[in-house]
Amino acid sequence: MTSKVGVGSPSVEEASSGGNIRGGVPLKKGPWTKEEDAVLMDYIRKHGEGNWSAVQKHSGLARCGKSCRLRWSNHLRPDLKKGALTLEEVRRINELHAKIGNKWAQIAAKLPGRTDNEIKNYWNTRIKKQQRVGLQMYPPDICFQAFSENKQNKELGIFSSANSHPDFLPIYGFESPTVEFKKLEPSQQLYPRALVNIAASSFFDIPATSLLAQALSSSNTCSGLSTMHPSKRIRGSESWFFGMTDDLFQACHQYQNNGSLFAQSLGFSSSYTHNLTSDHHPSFSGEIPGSHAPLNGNSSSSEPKWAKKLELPSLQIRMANWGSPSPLPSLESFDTLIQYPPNEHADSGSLSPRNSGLLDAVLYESQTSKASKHSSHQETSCDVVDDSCPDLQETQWGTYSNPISPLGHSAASVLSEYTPTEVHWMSPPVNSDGGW
DNA sequence: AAGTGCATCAACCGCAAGTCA
DNA sequence: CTGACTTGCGGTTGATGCACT
Repeated sequence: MTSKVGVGSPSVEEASSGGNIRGGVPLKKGPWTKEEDAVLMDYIRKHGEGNWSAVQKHSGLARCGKSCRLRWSNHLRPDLKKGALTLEEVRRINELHAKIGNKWAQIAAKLPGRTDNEIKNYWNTRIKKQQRVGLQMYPPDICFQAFSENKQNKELGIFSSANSHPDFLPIYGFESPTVEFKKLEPSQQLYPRALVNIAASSFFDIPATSLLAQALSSSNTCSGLSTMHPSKRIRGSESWFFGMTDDLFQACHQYQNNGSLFAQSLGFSSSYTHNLTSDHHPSFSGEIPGSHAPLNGNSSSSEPKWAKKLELPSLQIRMANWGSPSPLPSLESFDTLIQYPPNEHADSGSLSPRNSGLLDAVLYESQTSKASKHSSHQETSCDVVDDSCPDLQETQWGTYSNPISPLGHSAASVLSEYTPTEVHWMSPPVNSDGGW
């Protein structure tokens, strides 16, 4: 960000006024100038890295050793990798963060050429903002990975840091859709719903260009379930459709010639089918079964407020316009499809477990299930887009009194007891290094 | 075109651990 | 053993640029 560094800018000079005094010379603060960089690089070239207090004393720079070290390690080091994080790096960051938490230096150590500051900034801006809007922090497979490791560690009597990591704890403020768990059949065709889930996923914020390239080349698919409220969608997020990998495109291809099946899989009435295979953005005349929100595409008056902002991110546009003779359903249609109806809980800010991310929904289901073992099994059969089980929601709500996600003691059992079917975590077998 | 809000990132601050005399 | 000093880390802040209205 050298452009931001104004050489000899007044602000920089002013910044020195409050700094420490070095032998009567006030230490400078604020952005580094090119001249300062040159002096520092020259000094390190001659004397090597380290002994930063000596750098301060002997280089002639009016900078504290700390500042010199930071400047060197974050910007001047020759082995630094410039440019945006790659998809692989992002994946690695998520994976490592799921395991060790905010240990930026340790994470950076495993990403050659990247600095802790860079990773920290990345996490704080792109990832945590997703947490703010109610998305889960990690891709599902990484959650699973962390959990399975946790389980293993637990069996070995090792306490994983991921257990207590705050980012695995509940994220309040949004409602997780009700999910149904039953045994997952491997042969089951999961793509359509997964497609919706993927459309709702936004785990990373990656430049659309690299994303697009990765989407074409990746053989792994990541899906998840978004609980992001449409009105709070990240403005201009290019990553919104992250996860649109070739598996997904295959799924689209598989379904694009069978709109009826596709629509059924999505749970829409046939009136929607036509739109799925048309060039145009769909105008809904049907409604989502179980949803009380009518989907009327032509009326702003009938349009729910939460559906107002449905801009198609640039990436979606590009993907939607992918040169296919038989166009896929507009991705905007997926955008629309996954809009959940507004819920009275959504803005309540209540400390509900359902307000958290997917992970917590799983845990919540586990807890409530145990608490209500005698209740009917069908009680839990609410669909992702189905909010028609108010009784269940409310009763389970009451049983969940602990606002802290019980990962430490129940995650393993949760995963052993339940396999999501409605929330299809479509990760194919994770590759050897945990890729997704 | 101007104003406003948001995203990004460099840099600072405080604290803790390590080292050494 | 202790205190001073150094180094490293993580959290936070502030400046800047961009997008949106």
